[in-house]
Amino acid sequence: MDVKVFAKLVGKSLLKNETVVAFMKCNVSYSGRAESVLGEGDRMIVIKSDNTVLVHQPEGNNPVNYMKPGSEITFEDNILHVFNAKEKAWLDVEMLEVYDVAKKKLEDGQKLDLAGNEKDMSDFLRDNPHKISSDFKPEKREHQTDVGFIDLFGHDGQGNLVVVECKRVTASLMAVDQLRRYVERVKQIKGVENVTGVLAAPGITPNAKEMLSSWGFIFSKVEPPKRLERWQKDQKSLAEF
Amino acid sequence: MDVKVFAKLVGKSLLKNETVVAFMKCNVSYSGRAESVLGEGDRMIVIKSDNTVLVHQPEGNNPVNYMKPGSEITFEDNILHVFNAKEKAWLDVEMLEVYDVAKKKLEDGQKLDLAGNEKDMSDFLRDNPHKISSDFKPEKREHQTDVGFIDLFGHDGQGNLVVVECKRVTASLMAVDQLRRYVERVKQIKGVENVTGVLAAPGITPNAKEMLSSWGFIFSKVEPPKRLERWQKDQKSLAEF
DNA sequence: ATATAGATCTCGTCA
DNA sequence: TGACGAGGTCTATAT
Repeated sequence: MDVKVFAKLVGKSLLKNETVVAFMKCNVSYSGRAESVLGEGDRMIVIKSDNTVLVHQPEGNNPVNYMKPGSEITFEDNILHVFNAKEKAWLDVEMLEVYDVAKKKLEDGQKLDLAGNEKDMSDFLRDNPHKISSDFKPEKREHQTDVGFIDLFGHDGQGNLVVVECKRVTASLMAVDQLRRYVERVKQIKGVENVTGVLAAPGITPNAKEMLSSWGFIFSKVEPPKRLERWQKDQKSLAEF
Repeated sequence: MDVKVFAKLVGKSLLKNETVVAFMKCNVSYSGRAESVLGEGDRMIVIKSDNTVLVHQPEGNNPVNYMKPGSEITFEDNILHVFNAKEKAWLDVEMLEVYDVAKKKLEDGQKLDLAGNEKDMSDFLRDNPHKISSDFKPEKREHQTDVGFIDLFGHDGQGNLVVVECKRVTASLMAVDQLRRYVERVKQIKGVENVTGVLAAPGITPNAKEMLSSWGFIFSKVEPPKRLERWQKDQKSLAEF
């Protein structure tokens, strides 16, 4: 397809809220929070109806270049200019040959329903405190407070305060850093010393475990729960690997 | 397009290393590290030549669902099954109507050249140590060693060891956590107490600054350098916003 | 394969 | 709007 024809097509499509995808040979350059150049090659360019632009190479999960929603899209000769004032960024696609184009106005009012995130995990632990310890009494599941963004907060049978940090994947050194910071904040704000730190996760790396122990904190092995029960059957068959 | 025709087209395209994109009305379900369902709506489905699968809604930067490279792609009636044994994950796309399809074998041997990342920043500080302090002497830019992944390590005129952590964006509490952990490791391993921690970043959040000070560490305002000098002119015009 | 940390991270949420 | 932390994070690198 002729590049000028493509430019007109994109202009019309954007007015009609269509999403456009094109296969083309191109050079790409970007400047914004960082800078990049990408030499001549074949890519898939996506222009969404919210003026998101994606540049995909033939392999890999992620776009090699992108511009966020709300960008301005213009054409100048064979250059596709994408500009985002808020991000102070621009992307230029030098179009050498447009192979094929497809477009469609997509009607989609649905939102993804996802289960198994960290919130599901701390909800589960609040309702099943024995997973932490036999005498753990949860008090609050909180997000932002003056003591930080603690996942789960409570106390034990001896009156010690307990701070629980949840991770849905193997806990790393950074998770221990985070727990340590929360425990120190609680000690500071509550003016007490007997605060127990608990890291709840399906696993922990060796160095993180060592650091956890050195701070007197406790690891609690907990799997992230899966709320969408209808998938349990399928999960079981997957577990047979 | 008929769904069965689409299935055959995809099968043939994958054999030819083509990338396929389709606009369709569909339901999507996923199970793997988490689980999700997405009700009926119009989406763009991308099947790359490395068997990456992306599901894009008409708005937003990121795919609403995806499967990593190396997945198995099969069809059963009007269901597109994507399965990844390594990830123990599957994705089902119930195809209700295929509106349009485009495909192309993309030839691309190029790699992105990107400037302004954290490595560029620590390289710059090694070559311009006065940006840290007048008497800073860099010794090593190291990645993994026995003292951790320290960005830049050196000493000052008084013989104090200096640990520099670089951040290309505003430094947060987590950056201070990281620096603190590195400084403590250096103290431990070198058996000395006089270790200075420096956080080099274009900015720092108020809480992070307070925590940094409380640990006796120093903030050094440094912008991430832009190595691709050909863009400096454009950067200047962008800076005029 | 695991561990570690960066990323043009993106995204949601809350003060 | 900034701050903070999660993410099906993903990706690169080193062990």
